[in-house]
Amino acid sequence: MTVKRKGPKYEKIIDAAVTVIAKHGYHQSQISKIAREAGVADGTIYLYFKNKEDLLISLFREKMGRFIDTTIDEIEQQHSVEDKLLTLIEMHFKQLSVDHELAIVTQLELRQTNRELRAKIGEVLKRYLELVDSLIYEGIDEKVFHPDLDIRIVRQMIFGTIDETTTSWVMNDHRFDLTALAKPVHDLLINGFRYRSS
Amino acid sequence: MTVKRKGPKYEKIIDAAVTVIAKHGYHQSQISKIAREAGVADGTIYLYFKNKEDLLISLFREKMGRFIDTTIDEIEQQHSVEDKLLTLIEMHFKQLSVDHELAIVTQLELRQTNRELRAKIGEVLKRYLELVDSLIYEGIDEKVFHPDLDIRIVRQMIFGTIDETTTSWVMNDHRFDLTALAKPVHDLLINGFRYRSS
Amino acid sequence: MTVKRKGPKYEKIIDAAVTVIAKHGYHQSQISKIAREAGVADGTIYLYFKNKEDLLISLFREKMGRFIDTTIDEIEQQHSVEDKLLTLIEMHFKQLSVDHELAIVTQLELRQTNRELRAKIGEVLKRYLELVDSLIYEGIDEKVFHPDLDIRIVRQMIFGTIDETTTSWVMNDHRFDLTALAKPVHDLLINGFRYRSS
Amino acid sequence: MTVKRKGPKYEKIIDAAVTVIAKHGYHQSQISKIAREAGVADGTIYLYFKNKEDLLISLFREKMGRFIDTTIDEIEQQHSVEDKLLTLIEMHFKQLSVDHELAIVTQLELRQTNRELRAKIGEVLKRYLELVDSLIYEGIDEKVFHPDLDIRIVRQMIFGTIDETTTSWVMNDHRFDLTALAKPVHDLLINGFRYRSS
DNA sequence: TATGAATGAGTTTTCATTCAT
DNA sequence: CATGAATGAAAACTCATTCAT
Repeated sequence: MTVKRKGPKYEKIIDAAVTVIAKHGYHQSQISKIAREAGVADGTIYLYFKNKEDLLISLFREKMGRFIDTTIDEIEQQHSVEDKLLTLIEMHFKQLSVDHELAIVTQLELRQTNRELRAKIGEVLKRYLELVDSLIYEGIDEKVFHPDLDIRIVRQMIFGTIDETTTSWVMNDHRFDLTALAKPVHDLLINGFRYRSS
Repeated sequence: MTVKRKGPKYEKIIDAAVTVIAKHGYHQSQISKIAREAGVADGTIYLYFKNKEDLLISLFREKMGRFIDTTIDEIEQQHSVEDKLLTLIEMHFKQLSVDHELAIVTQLELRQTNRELRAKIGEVLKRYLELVDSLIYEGIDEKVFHPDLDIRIVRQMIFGTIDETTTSWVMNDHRFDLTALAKPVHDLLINGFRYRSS
Repeated sequence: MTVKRKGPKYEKIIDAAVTVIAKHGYHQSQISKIAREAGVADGTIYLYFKNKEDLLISLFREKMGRFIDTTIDEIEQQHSVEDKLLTLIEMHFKQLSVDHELAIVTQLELRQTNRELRAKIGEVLKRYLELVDSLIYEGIDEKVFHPDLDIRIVRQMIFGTIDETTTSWVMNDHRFDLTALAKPVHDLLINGFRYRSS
Repeated sequence: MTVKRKGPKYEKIIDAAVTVIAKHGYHQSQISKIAREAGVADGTIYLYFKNKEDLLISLFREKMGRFIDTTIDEIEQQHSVEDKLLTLIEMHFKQLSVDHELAIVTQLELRQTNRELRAKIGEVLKRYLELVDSLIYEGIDEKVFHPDLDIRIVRQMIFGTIDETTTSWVMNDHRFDLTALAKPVHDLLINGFRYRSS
């Protein structure tokens, strides 16, 4: 009835799910395939997760939770808001760069889920977007960012750009160096692409 | 064996698909439901489309083709590259604003499809991204945009921002005025969000 | 969504279900087995029945409906209430005697279903029990049956006796002649088993 | 390998099974649920019972054995065969009246089992039916019952009537007083429902 | 051209039972 | 004696596609 959310198998199953989904695609990732990859029986998955959807949400929550925690840790070590934003972008690119499987899963496969599941994924993302918002507020307070900014739009520009760039990297089979794009992306976001001759 | 890509039923089926998918969601849009909405028999759909995937791609191609054509027409009436970019954004927002069903389908539902289908959708989008690219080149040529820009990144920033904003509007049940965001988005893209006191 | 309740396959599937259930038992009567027996595909069953439970209820309703109709027709040709009761018992025994498969299904297998399904079966049986009741009332009116009878108890005695006898016959692999028991059962119900010497 | 059929946990598990089955129904009475109700581990049940079927049969055997023993004890204190039959009916109704859970289990839930299990239940019932038979023989010997009775039919009438009445009482949520029906049922069985004016 | 009845492959989840501790 | 984590077999149902009419 209730499920265990701890133990070595819990982690093992989530990692197996990432591997299988990255390799075979979301719609070809049957429970039995994930179980085989994890080295457990099909039924064992249901000792740790309520159902398949619960496994997918847990996957996203675990991975994204750690993702955000690490990002926050790094940002706190920066002083200027510009450096903080740069760190956010760098961490985003870096963390997905070192885990191609996870990148495939979050950028492509997990978006194929139904509205309901994506709504729950959206809740997890909320914390990340709030982090972005806090940076924007800080930039405005410190008079680094324009005081009249529409927070929502800025947030969508930052997230939309980072996300689109990452997806593009994944769809190009991780062929180029994603982390190298952090600086130019950061510069473009802050300064726009207008040519200022002076 | 081969299918007809013309005739009044061809259009009727595509429009029925948009309506059904917008209303019931991608995974609840069975061929039989679309056929009923279109007022034809299930089998008739296969006279006009090779299979379900072909119907979805055709849907996207037809709708997006018109979308891009109209956008290009409007852009050509502008002279400065800044106005052209503003027109691109305005047209994007405007065309989805007037067709809520289409917006739901392109922003949410059609993204739940498998990798293969999305690759084909990507091909259709290519023309749009090339249009964006041409604007960037033009801006650089005219010394309005910075000469050292990484075209790819700028393209992703423009498209990512527009797309994220539109998706956000759809997920908020079209509650706010999307077209009103064209100007601030345009301004942010070109000038960034840095505060220039002078 | 909605199902067809007519056509030759409708009957064929119901008869196949009776055969399969009688032969393999309720819990070994998978849809695929019934479909094979009926000479149709698994999916075809779902064109005629909402789900497996609906098939079982329909089976009982069709068979029992005909059973009751025939019984009523015969009873109406009798004049005295005693003959009517005898006819009821005779028809009950006769109709199950000629259809061993149906007898197995109604007496043994269909009783293994869950409470919900049996509640619906109970509704079908209601008509039969009301028929029994009407005979009791008639007997009392005509002063053939005792005026102080508790209708409910008498009904349970009649039905319980007939049902228990039939079940016993089925569990004995239909070895004895069930129809021959109609008269003695009828006599016992009406006169009891007291010895009246005079 | 072999199981223990004694000890406090043996009783506790059987009682837990009765409670769980009465409350949740046969098909929702998993071993784990029964174990929890009994306050033991799932595996412990297999120290006392060979398997789930063995538990159910043991349940029926224990409860029915006591039921029959008590009934025989009471009957032996009666002298006339009519009083003995009345006592049989009274004891049947009384013992199930005071244990609603057991009544639900024996009248409704345990009948949902497969043919095999019910065959074994039938064996347990045999002793009860033999008791009924002995009363019938006694009645005939003492010239209280008719000498030409077909024992088997009479037995089925007695048991069928009692059983049908009890089931009806359970399905009516024990709303009426079952024990009050012993006398009228007894009277009807012996005298039938014919009206004898004199 | 158009129909729509028929097909049948494919997957999540439950739960009795085991056995290492 | 007792535990409870792990096992893995088994089945109802959906729906894209076909094809005889």
